[in-house]
Amino acid sequence: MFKDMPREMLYAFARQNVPCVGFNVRRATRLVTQFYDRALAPAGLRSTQFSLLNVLAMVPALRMQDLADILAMDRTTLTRNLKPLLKQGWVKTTVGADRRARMVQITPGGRNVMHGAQPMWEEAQKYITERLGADTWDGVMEDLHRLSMIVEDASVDEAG
Amino acid sequence: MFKDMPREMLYAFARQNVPCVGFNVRRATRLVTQFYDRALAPAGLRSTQFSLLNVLAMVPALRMQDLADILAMDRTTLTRNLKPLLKQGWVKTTVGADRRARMVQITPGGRNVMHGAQPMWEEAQKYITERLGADTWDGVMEDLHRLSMIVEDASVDEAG
DNA sequence: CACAAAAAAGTGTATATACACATAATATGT
DNA sequence: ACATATTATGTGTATATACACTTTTTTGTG
Repeated sequence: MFKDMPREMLYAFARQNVPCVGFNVRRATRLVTQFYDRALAPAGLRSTQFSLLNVLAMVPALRMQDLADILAMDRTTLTRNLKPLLKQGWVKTTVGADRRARMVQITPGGRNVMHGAQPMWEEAQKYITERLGADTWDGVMEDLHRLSMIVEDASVDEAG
Repeated sequence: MFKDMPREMLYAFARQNVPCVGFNVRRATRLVTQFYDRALAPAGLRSTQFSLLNVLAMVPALRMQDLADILAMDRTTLTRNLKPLLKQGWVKTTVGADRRARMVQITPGGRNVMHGAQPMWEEAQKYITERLGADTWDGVMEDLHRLSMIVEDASVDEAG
């Protein structure tokens, strides 16, 4: 049935028939992540790892939970995501003033590999923004953030 | 440092400092998926599983690769994602006319659990679209698809 | 101060994701 | 028809994701 159907019709099928917000953002994310992962592969980094290093490069040190909040990522997911970076020596953790807390920090080696990946990231980013148009991308960013705030407000509603 | 910082400032921090397309779509997807997962939990379904069943409910049977294309999902990821659904008896696979191919099909039990989850999905979907505004959501859908096509064209460029 | 409540983080388990490699079946060129 | 290339799928491995539960430390209250 779909065997000889051109790619665009598969897109159309999915778009026209699955109106779910979640389905569509997940689908787009899979494609975008694959795209960045391929671009960053020569630098030995995955998309998530590159993002993590970028955030950590902006601050002196962050508590696990604060970093998780910035990333809108479950705390325990962050623990697992840090594992390969710790193994490579690209980040390190130290015990905080509050000895329950662990502070996460980028290492010189982490900055190094991050800078090495920068050109690949820039090329990938440029590829997208050029084709999307700067105005459109600004709009998408804005919309994604509105969407994010809506669903996080929802979880606050539930909890409170 | 971030301990007493209000949530909106964390958003602002991430948004203003991490312009990466991939970072932002992944971040939004985490939040949206968490939202739908919570909504669908009473029905015993995850977001991905609900989407899978929905697509399968629209067609008589699909080859693995065609289904993977519709979902923009790696073929091997689909294999793993089908596993819990097969275990529950919500989908089944049969050998195709081409005996290399496996055809995937939703079962009556699968339709059942899908229909059971429908009200939860509708509520979650409505929560988002109402707050986002129908026009905005249409725009987001459109933009996500443009984004998707851009990055998939890129992978076709590479391969060809 | 003693002790219960709360907070910060890790672990066990299950699903989600994709690449490299392997296997089986079909298509193709001579 | 047969050898070879191609196609469809599965497996091994590694990372990404989050919930339930546990452990350690701090906070709050008498």
